Amino acid sequence: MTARRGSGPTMHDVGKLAQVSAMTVSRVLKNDPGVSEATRERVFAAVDKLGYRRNQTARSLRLGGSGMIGLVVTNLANPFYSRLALGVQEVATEYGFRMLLSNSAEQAEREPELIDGLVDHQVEGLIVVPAGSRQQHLAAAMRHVPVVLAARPPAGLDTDCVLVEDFHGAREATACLLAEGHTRIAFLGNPPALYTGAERLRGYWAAHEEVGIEPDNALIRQGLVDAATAERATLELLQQADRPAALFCTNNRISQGAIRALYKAGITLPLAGFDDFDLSDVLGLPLTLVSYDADEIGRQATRLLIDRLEHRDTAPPASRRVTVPTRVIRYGSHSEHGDGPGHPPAGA
Amino acid sequence: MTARRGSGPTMHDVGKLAQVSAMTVSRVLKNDPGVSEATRERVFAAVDKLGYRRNQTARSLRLGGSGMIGLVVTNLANPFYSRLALGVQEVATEYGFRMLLSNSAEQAEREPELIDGLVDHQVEGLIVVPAGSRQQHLAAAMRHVPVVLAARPPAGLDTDCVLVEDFHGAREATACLLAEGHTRIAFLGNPPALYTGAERLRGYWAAHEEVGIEPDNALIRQGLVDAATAERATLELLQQADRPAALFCTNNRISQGAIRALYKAGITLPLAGFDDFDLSDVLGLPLTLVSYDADEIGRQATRLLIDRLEHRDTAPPASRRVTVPTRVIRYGSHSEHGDGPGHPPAGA
DNA sequence: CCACGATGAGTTAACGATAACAGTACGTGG
DNA sequence: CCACGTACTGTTATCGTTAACTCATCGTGG
Repeated sequence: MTARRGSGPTMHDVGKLAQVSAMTVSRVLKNDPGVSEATRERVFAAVDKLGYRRNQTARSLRLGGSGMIGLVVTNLANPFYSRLALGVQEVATEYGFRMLLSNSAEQAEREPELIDGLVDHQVEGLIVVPAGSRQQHLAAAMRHVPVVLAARPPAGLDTDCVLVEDFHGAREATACLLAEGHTRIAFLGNPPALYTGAERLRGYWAAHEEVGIEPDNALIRQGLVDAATAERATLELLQQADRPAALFCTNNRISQGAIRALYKAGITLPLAGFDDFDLSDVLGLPLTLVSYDADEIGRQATRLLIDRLEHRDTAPPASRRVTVPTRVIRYGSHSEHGDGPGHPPAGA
Repeated sequence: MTARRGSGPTMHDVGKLAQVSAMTVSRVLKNDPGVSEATRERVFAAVDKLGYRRNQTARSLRLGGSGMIGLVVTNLANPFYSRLALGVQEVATEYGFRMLLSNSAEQAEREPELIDGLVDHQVEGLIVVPAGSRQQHLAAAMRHVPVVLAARPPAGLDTDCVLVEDFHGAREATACLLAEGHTRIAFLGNPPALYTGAERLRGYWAAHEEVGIEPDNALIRQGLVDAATAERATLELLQQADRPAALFCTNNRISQGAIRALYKAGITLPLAGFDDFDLSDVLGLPLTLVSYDADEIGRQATRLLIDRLEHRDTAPPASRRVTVPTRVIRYGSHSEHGDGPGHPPAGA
């Protein structure tokens, strides 16, 4: 039953069966008005009988435009990026586009070939979460199709992007901890070379300055890349003589590593961090999380992209920068602070 | 800078610049031996200068085979499916295929059009996690390309599939709880119309029979579709006069809902369930989780598919069924059982 | 000195669909 | 009765690439 290479029937085959030319078949399928009802029915019957489907590849070639947009994310296993992908797909579908997805696995060196591959497949536009700080290959891609960056801004590139309120969110969450009287807040961050890492550190720092406190450099750990490295860094901090009174984590994986370290050490500390995550509400820890809608980043990025596609001819407006808002969510009791067994279940 | 519709330079343009025909450009890019070194260099120079990239759409049309495979999942936001997608991508890339991804959002009625769309885009094969029990549309797709099912078996279809050891895993996890002396184990399951729901219930039941216990029907809740419905069902069970002594959940979302209910009720019960999830190890609950490698499902499915693609011509072997093994993981203390505050931190 | 193979490069046609153009058949009004 | 519009359908050429074929040039051996 499985068709062989080069696959199924063509319009010509359908036409032969319906005793018309391929052109008439094309017209029927395009809902062109100038076809008699009798012919139309014969064609549809033939289409059904043969299980015919239009060859989108041939249409793309003839009509220009593949109906596909490319998405490159750094780590699809992270719920953040899978939600972003869903947002992209949602809007893309709405406008009749399909999504070709690549995962760079956070390996910046693989990104250029992924992008070239997508361009080769004639995607009409690209949405990219850039893995590294070098973005020269993106400039190359922009010679072919419009590119929108997500979650990280362009570096030396003139293109649209969608960002989170990194600075503001970090500042606000840190301020919450400071307002509760915690002055020794450790900072657990991803590599500062990444925009989000740098911005969120800036927010952490700004919150301290606003209350006239200078952060202790001994409490700042950067360059953490996953939950495991974050866990190790946290354990080190906890074993220091002058232990931090609270933690600030720049993303969900780092928060999870820190939480694991706290759990293993049998210590409860207030923790603030970027990204909400599953079950954060049932940990019984005093959490202050900067939450935002990852889907929305994908949706906005796709809208920016499609807007450019629909105005290909007109002079492109200046590159735009859209920001997705954050809001702070708090879980667990925030009255107590210091050590002690955690997980006080809320009232039944 | 952004190119207009119909986009970039063609082989003809490259040829003009390099003072050769398009055919020679094609030969150079294909690494055909019969081209002089001088010509080869001129062509490469022209390619670089123009930023030329081969049009994969035109190649697909000419050569047959788009180099793409389609993946349809039910919910990309579930880490299970995003990992599955990563597994697909990994093997697909290895064999030079790209992945066109669609998300059915668990709406079975949308699935046919998603699949048709992928077929239209000339995917060479499909990997599908079917959303519903009706699979007639898959038979239609199989007229065009080979189809491999993932996580759920074919119903009235002759095609390859990759499954998890649903029955075995459920039986084993339930048996763990029973071995500890819990006899009243609640069952919280997804709709029984789904294969996984039915199989896992069967495993739960079989484990009871093996120790000569008949499950109490009053403790069985099926048809749960997400964490919220699972949470409500669990709260109901907990308020029953004859409360369950342990819980069995058929997937990660249901486990999470149940855990949320336990937390809100201030009750700790042993919980068994399918799928491991982030932070399961730090909840301090006695958990018995059936874990397996979702990536591996994707990898195996892709291998089955590509195997068929590479043997398109030869008589297809009978449809194959591959099973991915499960293993039971246990977290938290399993000595105590009954009520009481949870989260006893492990030693530092 | 010429036939012939090797070498390098161009021409033609086709993949499948479709825009643009070109009929053909019919009816209507002058 | 014929010019002309209307309704329907067929032909041709094209999108960008490439398999298969053709063609020109050069060197070599009989």
